[in-house]
Amino acid sequence: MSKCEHCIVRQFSSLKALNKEELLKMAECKTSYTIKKGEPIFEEGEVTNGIYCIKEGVCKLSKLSSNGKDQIVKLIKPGELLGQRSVISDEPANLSAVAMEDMEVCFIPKSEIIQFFTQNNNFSMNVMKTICGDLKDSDDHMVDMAQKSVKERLATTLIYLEENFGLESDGTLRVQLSREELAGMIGTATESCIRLLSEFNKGGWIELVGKRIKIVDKNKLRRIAE
Amino acid sequence: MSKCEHCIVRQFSSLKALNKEELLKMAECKTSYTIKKGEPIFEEGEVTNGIYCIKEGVCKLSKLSSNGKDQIVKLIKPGELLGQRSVISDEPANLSAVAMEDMEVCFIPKSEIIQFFTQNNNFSMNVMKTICGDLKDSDDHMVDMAQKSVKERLATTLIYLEENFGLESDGTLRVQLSREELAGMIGTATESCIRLLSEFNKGGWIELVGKRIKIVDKNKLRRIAE
DNA sequence: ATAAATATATGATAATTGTCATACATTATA
DNA sequence: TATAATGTATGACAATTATCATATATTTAT
Repeated sequence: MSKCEHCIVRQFSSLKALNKEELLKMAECKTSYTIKKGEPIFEEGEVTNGIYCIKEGVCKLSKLSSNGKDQIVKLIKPGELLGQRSVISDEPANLSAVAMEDMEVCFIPKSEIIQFFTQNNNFSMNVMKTICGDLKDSDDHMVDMAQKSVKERLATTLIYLEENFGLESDGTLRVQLSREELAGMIGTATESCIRLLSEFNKGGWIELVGKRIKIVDKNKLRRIAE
Repeated sequence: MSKCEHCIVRQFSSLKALNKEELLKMAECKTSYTIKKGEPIFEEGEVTNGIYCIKEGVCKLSKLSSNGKDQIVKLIKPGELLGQRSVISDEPANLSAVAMEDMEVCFIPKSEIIQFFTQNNNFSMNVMKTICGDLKDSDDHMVDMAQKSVKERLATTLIYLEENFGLESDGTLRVQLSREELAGMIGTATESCIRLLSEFNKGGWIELVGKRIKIVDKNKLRRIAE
């Protein structure tokens, strides 16, 4: 059993507020998992009974729409926590979490989290602030979906991916999304997404390296995104 | 100065967790306002320094999109609190709040709220649950905006308005939205909204009574909304 | 009460986006 | 390594939605 004390990603989440004693307690009750690319961590509607701390790998949070398409609500990277809302609301997961790369995650049981909540005010304040940040992001995202064109949303999303998940050594976006997934992020048909990528490519704002994407003219994208 | 103790709307929000003593304290530091239809309670980007408890009247929470249109994110009714996110995140308001009817609201200073937070665990848990509920709503709303057609969104919104804000004695929707505001809720051009209302009217699913709207065939609307 | 301003309604048309078909490339599997 | 399955790409076309023009109704201000 690895020690939470020595885990670096802890510093990036609300868990940074936990003291040595609490970390030892957590190390004892946590479970570590390896999750393969494409596998779910949990699914929409599932009772989760705890939170997940992402140690390695990126995953997508998505929701199945009534039209049968998967809308990707956000991407989660190492250091972030998953499933806090469900624990607090005492409700099943509202979103599915699926690994986009091989992942390492730790599961911390609900009972433990609830204890930290009541014991450690700093921790609960951190969680609250995170959720408030998520709410702001979600509201903003919603406005973009309602008011921006697909082209604007694609440009917005490409910039978001670069700024939040970085680049490979060859300059392409580090997170590897299929065209279908990218379409699921911007909320459009896969073909429309591909067509716009071609258009951006022809215009010279991006470069398509196989299925990878390189941003060539970020300022142009910014202007398209508004 | 009216007594918070005797205020009924308190029962509908996180404030129900406050005890007699806390309510007396709150009554002393709160400020009551009357806000006329069309006037703002606060604007996007404004530092609010407290929360608002809605005693009477409905208001809209909206955000100005980069295309110049106002997207209505949600409607707030008596008993709900406003500005909790900003207080917790210690950030300016992300949304504007504008009265859609004449309103009565009470302002409770941030310092007071923070105190209740640290003193009263039930209260802070209630606030957290409310914000978690808002986050779920916002995520769901976002998926609808991304995946549903304008027609589906209009049907969804009409049902939402009926179920959450009720009807006048003549059977029309109680909240009086202009066509522009309704378009701002569903995220479309005002003309498109009007055109679809006409279509629904001709189809016999709704009836247009002047600028008021009466739902005639809710099941049909439900089927359109999916 | 009347004029001006604003809101609602509808037509005409253009732009955007989705759907279906098909071709080609890449990846997985026998 | 052949074959199937899947992912990417593009054309053709249809459906949806936005924009602009204009008419009419309603509200506001003088």
